[in-house]
Amino acid sequence: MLTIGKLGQATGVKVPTIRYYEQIGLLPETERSAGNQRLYGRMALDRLAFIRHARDLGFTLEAIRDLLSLADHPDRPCAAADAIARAQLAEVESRIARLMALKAELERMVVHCAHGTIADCRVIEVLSDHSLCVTDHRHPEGEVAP
Amino acid sequence: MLTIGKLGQATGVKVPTIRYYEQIGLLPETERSAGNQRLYGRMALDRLAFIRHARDLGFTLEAIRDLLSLADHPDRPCAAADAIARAQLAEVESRIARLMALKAELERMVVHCAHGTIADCRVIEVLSDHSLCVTDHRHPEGEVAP
DNA sequence: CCTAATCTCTCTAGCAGCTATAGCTTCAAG
DNA sequence: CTTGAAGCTATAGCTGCTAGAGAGATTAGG
Repeated sequence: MLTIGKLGQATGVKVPTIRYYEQIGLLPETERSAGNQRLYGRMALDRLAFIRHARDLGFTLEAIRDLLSLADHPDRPCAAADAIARAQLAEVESRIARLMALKAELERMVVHCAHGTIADCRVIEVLSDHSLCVTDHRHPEGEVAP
Repeated sequence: MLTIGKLGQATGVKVPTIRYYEQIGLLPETERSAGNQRLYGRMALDRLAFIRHARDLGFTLEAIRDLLSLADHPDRPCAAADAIARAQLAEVESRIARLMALKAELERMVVHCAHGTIADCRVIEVLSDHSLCVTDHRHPEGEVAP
């Protein structure tokens, strides 16, 4: 049996985060020691490692909730899991595309900076005037398509 | 003179967001009509367009605050503005690198999905076992290097 | 066995960057 | 003059944590 601290070390998840996951119902409530401290077994470790891994891959907690409930039903078809992963892939691809446009624009900005005064700084100038941009980089980075 | 709604339309910034920017001091308090409604002139429009554009390029509000104060002093050297833009560029580049790794992993997941049941779904399997991954994709996406 | 150091507990509040709601007032068109 | 849209303030909520306070539990050393 692991204490919350050991579990955190084993999975690379911080202790308050584990408690947070329990609070939002992503991890089930676990048994407690005589002194009310959480104790975790192998299943909890696996589940938390799953969550951690999915978070690392950029899945939202909502998506992870769905994936976990799928993982709990091995007999069901995996189409739903596949769909979630595909949606995440699409999301990642669109973020990459957007970030590439930003990168191009930022590179243009810094390359053209003459290192003089603000008055003729390309960085400030471009920010002041969108028409100086060559790429389409509207919509903030974190945004999800509507 | 523009009302807040017209300003929002002109810049593509939502009305509550404009009020929020004023609240956090990114936009100065503006004049009001006899009936206490905000009225904006050309300068406010330019400033908000600047903010919007910088947000689109992924700058944080803190960075934008700095850029705005630089833009307000055209006589100063532009090294600081250049540094902010370069930092943003570096940030964007590292995000792209991370997202590429995620994309590769997600693609492997969905490509190998046999469309059977969850029990042998590659998606669930990979999430359950990090050692099945080929790329290094630790650290969540939004993270800033320490 | 006692103490000190280190966990762990709960609870609350905070971060970015908005967005939404409630309940009101003001304004412009007809 | 009335109606409906647009504006006002204030507060709370969103995601995914993180930090802090103040208390109790556990463990290692003496």
